[in-house]
Amino acid sequence: MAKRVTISDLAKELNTTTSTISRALRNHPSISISMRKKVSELAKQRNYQVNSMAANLRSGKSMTIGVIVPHINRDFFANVISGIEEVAKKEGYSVVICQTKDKIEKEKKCIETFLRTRVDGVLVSVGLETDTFDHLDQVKKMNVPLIFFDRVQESSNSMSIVNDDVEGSFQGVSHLLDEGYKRIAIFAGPEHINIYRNRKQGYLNALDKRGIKIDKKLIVFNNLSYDAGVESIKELMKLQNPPDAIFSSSDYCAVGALHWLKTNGYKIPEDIGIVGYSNEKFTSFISPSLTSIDQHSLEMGRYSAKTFFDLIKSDKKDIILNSLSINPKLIIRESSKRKRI
Amino acid sequence: MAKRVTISDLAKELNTTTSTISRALRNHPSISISMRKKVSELAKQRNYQVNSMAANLRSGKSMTIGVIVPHINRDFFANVISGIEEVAKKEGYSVVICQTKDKIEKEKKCIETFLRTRVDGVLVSVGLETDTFDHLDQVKKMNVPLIFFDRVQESSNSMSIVNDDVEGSFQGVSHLLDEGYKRIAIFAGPEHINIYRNRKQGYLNALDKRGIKIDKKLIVFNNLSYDAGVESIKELMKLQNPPDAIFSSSDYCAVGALHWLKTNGYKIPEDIGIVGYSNEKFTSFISPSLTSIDQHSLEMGRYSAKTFFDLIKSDKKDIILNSLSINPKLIIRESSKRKRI
DNA sequence: ACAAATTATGCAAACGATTGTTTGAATATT
DNA sequence: AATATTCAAACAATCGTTTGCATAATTTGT
Repeated sequence: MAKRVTISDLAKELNTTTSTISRALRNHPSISISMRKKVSELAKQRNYQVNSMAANLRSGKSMTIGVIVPHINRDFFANVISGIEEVAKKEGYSVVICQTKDKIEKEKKCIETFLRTRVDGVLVSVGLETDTFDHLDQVKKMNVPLIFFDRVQESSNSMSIVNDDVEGSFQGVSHLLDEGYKRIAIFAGPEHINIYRNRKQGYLNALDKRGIKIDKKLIVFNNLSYDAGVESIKELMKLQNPPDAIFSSSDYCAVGALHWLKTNGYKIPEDIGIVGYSNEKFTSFISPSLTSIDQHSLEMGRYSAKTFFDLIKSDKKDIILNSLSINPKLIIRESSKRKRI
Repeated sequence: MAKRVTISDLAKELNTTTSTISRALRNHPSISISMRKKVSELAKQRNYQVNSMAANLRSGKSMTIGVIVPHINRDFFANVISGIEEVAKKEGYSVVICQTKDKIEKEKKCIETFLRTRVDGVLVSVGLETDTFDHLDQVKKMNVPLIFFDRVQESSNSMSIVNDDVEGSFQGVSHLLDEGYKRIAIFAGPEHINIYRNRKQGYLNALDKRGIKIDKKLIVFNNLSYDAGVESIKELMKLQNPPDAIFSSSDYCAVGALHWLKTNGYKIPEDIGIVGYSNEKFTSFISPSLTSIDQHSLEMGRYSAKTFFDLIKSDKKDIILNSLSINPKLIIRESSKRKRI
């Protein structure tokens, strides 16, 4: 392994010390302008690059933030990551990514790694399985800033950047009602995850507001996958009084239902209306295109990162208050646009 | 910032030295079993966690690999990353991700960061803009293993993990011919990117093999975006002798064309057949579902990482030979299944 | 012109591990 | 009993920076 140029190589060559070089490179005011120029020129010439490992060890900061998501390859998370990376890069930070595939074991492993590598902060969206939080408490105990986005640990008093999911599904369901649908079913997710519980709540609220009685048969809990959508719609359509619209807490699950309905002769949106959640990219590609709820994922990522930087720059007094709830946006497409009856 | 427990805290408590602790924790054979047990117990009790910054500085390895992709939120890349992360994690390595959005400037920034943070290796898929390679040469000059995947720098003698894109598009186009399509157009991408050049080549080969004359009007260069697909198909259909099938080097571009065709009254696959490339998730969701070419992205990620680990474990003599070309797989869906004429 | 303030640089101790080289004790060999 | 071999642990240097403090050189104030 070829030796890389170090700060002391440069120091020798300029007949000065490492401290001067170090300061010069970082534009420390106590170094004369002329010296700074000499140093930075030599550095460029010798192709010097700071050894972050050393710098970080000494300064106690890793200039790295760890991000934990269930799935990298979901538009929503990919966009959040994108947003995080964007602002992190601007601040000179790197982003390390860890994927849990919704497994709590993997989530724990991620945390361990992050703690070992001394990331300066952890941004996390917890997995479906996650119903115990020792691993996350660890992070706080170690005094590492912990920020939740989207799927949060509610028992924690950490900051969190979330959508107003109640509002989102309220809008989605209200829209279906506006379009004249009468019996709206919901694909609901695990109750212990805030976002799914909230989405169900929004559904309930919307029906409630119009004085529509809740029919428990129309509330279907599943794991929100494509396959689950297929299975659930099958069951629903067997009811003697089947729904005329589906509000799904996930786009994937919605598409499963949509496909089953199409191949079984139902017309969408004429016979059945569908609204999904998350505004995945494919929602605009499929046919009929799927009405969905956009979560401003990129913004959420940006804001999560921004919150982290605000936090570490602050005097850690005004910690608690800048949690944020972002308003989601209903994107109306074909799957729910029925002519009014 | 609360002080974390260090190796020397443990040493003091056990009346021994840091070297013994360090070795004990790593199960070094020259430490007695009893000692190892004592140490690991205390470590657990005190909740000790190795400070990777220090360990890495001393050992000269960052236990980190840097991955550069154009877009995180493309199924293909997300899956590759997934594969990389999977095997990296198994080897105790972290994955740092950098997104270039196809901009060469961002690509350069990524490389700089990676060099500073002393990643142990760089896995990269170059951006559309990338036509100069100084920044990548830098990596090799610094003796950091560099491995290309999918979009490679061909002038380099670095290892690369790619698809056999010539074969992939050969199959795609041959399939269209088998289905009875006669005038097949291609959406081709930038010629300086290996994959797009190869995909075009496969197209040419397939036509050639059947003795079909190439019509230059049917070869359309664009940036392969959705919008480009819309624009290009518009132009193509204005020809006095328009195509009856499209082979697109990208799924996104294919969908753009597909939508335009649908909304303009063309029947797919009856009037026009379409084949895309990459097997993005949405290809199976859209209607008609899109025939595409699967690139075994997850495998590609795994293999890229595996190649890296093989490399650093070897004596660096058998470096050159394990580049790999993975055979893509044609996934036939509705958009190209025309009844034979 | 002399003490005081300012500016620029050097010194040396960290940061927290890893690792090559002793050392000392215990065990084996002859 | 004297020497050689093993085993386990200690010593000390090192990785490449950053940073508080001391110092030398220069400028300023009066």
